[in-house]
Amino acid sequence: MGESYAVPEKPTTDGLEDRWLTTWDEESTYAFDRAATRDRVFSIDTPPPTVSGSLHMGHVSSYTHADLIARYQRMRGREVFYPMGWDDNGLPTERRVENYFGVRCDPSLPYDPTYKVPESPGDTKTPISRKNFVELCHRLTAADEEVFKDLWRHLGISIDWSLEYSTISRHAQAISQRGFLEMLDRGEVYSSLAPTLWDVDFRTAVSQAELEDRERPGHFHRVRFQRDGAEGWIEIDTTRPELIPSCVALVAHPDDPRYQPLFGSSVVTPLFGVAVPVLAHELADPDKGTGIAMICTFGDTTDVVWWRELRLPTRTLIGRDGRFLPADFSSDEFPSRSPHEAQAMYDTLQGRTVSQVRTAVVDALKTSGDLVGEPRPLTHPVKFYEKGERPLEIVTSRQWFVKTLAHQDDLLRRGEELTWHPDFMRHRYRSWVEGLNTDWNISRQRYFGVPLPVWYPLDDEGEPDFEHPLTPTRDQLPVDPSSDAAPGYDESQRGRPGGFIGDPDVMDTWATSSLSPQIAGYWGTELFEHVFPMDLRPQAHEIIRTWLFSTVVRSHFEHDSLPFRHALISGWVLDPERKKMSKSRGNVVTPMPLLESHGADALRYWAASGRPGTDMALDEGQMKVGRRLAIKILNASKFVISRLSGDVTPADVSEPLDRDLLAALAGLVSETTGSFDGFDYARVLERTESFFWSYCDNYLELVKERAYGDPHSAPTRSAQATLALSLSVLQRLFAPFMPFVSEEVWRWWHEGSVHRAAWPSIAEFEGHHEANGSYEALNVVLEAVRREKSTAKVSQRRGVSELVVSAPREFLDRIALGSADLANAGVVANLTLVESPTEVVVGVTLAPEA
RNA sequence: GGGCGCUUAGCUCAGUUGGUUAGAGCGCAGCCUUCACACGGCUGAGGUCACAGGUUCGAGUCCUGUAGCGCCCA
Repeated sequence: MGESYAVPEKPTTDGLEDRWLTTWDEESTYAFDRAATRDRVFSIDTPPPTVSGSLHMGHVSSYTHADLIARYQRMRGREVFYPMGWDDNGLPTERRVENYFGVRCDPSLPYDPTYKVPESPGDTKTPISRKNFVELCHRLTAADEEVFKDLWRHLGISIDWSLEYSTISRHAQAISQRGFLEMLDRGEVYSSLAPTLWDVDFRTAVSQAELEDRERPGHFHRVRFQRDGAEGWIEIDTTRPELIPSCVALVAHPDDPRYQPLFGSSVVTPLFGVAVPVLAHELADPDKGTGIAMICTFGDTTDVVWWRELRLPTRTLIGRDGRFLPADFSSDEFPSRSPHEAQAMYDTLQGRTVSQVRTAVVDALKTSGDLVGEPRPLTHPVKFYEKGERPLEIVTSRQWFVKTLAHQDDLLRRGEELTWHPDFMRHRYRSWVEGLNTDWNISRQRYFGVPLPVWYPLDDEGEPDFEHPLTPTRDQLPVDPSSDAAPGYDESQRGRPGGFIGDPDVMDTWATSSLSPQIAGYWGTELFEHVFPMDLRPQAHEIIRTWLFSTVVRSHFEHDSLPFRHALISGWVLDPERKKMSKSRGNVVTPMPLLESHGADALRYWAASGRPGTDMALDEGQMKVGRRLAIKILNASKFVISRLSGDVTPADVSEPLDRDLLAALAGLVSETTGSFDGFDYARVLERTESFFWSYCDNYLELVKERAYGDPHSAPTRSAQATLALSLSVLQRLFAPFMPFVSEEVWRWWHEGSVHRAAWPSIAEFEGHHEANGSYEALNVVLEAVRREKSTAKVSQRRGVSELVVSAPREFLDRIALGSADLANAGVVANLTLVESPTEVVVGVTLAPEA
């Protein structure tokens, strides 16, 4: 029988990847059975990576972790729904296209069907039409997606590629628009003209989830305001003196005795002469500066709260481009006491940037004497768009919001309902939801995204009626309101009084990717019922507040359920010095060269050592260890398989040592199965590897001689049966981690893929296992013999003339169960067992050199 | 300011409900060409488990506090 197996003379890891990738494609090893009902399915809500970002080792680690679970569940007999999506819509793609081709989108330009991109991007960005721009976005993301796909394939990620999707595809757009319309019908989204966080460079609104605080140097300026109708001044501290012309009030804490007498009185703004009231509000911090602050429309989010709660007027000055807008200081909006001076002052500021205006205003305050003392330097947190370079401003604009605030408690409960791996990651979610302070703004004033599927009717004056948006029917989706006419209207009515306009905005990319289960699972078809809610959401921890949160929101609204049962959160990959990898540090390591030099199994081995939620350092040493393990698996498999000479079954296992080895292996199987069920893949690998190494060093050495024996003798049959069963089990335990080498060695003696073989179970041992302690006891003595030979600096093949084991009776009994094997493995001529009440002592007398 | 995680050998990390003398790999040192494996194997040295208290017969493990590092939220 042994001869019939195709074991190569000299096993090698070379070429394994190409061979098995091809075979898996041909055999559709990872194809999902769409007919499988929900109870047989294990579904994975795979993260769609931002394809315009760079590939990094974090991808290798995180996607490997998910794949380990996928492969395990597949071997457990589940139909694994493992799709792959690409997040290609949105700002990252736009920015990459702008830089890559040297263009920018100007929606006012007409489409140029003959447009050709320049050979190399110039210094200034060429304006092109929206349609030309979007075409370039598609072109570049298609190329980027191939690069990502290539990496996943070579890593052995067991995706069913027929389930590939992208977030800008027509399918994803239709799902995304449908999701929006369903929310609109249920009143879960609304549009409103409101102060909104705004990036002046990207010229778009951003949501709370996209904010980040950055410590920035600034100055506290003490500025005096003349009291109105009374003597004296009130001094305030501000980091944003440029906003004095938009000041609408001063505010202090209601309990602050210093300012209580002033509440209800007025002051006049310096330089601009506008009278503003002095008001009380709890959010004013008595310990900050002078304890009284100016409220401007708008300097920060606290200003927005004050403005709303104190019902203050709006004096908007900062435009969408971050420059100061025109203002009329003789108007009701800016009621100056000295309009000519104010206007003269303001005319020097209009059209300039925030930082330019700040400098000019500070100079003017110095001249007028309204700046008290010198500006004091400080470092303070400033809100930025996470991808932005200048501080966010607050701009009043019309936006679409999802009502998250009204459902905060429900969303907190959803977080508790979810099983987190590791559990402590649930805190990230909870603190985020607890800290929500605005509804989720989903509209973006950008181009490469899913259009908001609404139009607005225009009245006789040509003014849009935002309260009564026009919507498409579901079967019309996807629509583009900027080129498709509103239902019931003709394209010629676009922009005309009595006609319509399309909403010009696109959705936030999270508004689409929050529907990844619906997109991948084809919401609305039977497939969706087979895969939803998903079993597993694997993802990185930095997108808990974006992707995970938003997916929970959508599923809660749409399906009144969690979108997935388990969240597997991966940590970061740090550089070998445990520093965070970043482009600015220049320490980013790209995966492909490592994949080529160490091999996929080796990279996966390294990745699998990273426990859920734990950051891990990039460690090429671990990859080399992984490669060595792969080679060991090849050689051990070759040895075992080539010794199998008969049709043995577990019923042939008769020798005590063999029964004990199988008992230990059965323990490994039940332990690793439990660990995998708890998503603790790292422990599975660690235990399996540790067992395997002892198996090679000790068990294979112990039974080597016996396995060579007469194929009809019971001891030999027992050895071969144990070798066959144990190797089969070990190969399958390794399969999720090292899919290439495991497939190679499995196919030497099996038809079909190891990746569709059954995960090992205790039942396979058919009761032919029995813990009797012989394996461990024999290992102790065998190791002592090796130690003696190593210390004596002789070959391990050197004979032992006398081996004396002194030990308690129980230990000697265990040795006796396998003394012949021990003698063979240690090349022992005479073995003597001496009962001794104390510890185990092994006496070795080496034979003379042969 | 609130919260979470981490701190164990030179390095990277295990250590499951508290239980003999704290483990692995890498690296280091020594040895072995051995008929599965030199893209190897064997053997060895190496730790006051961050610090200070406490609970306990017994603490790397539980409790309290401190420090350092990292992160989340405000």
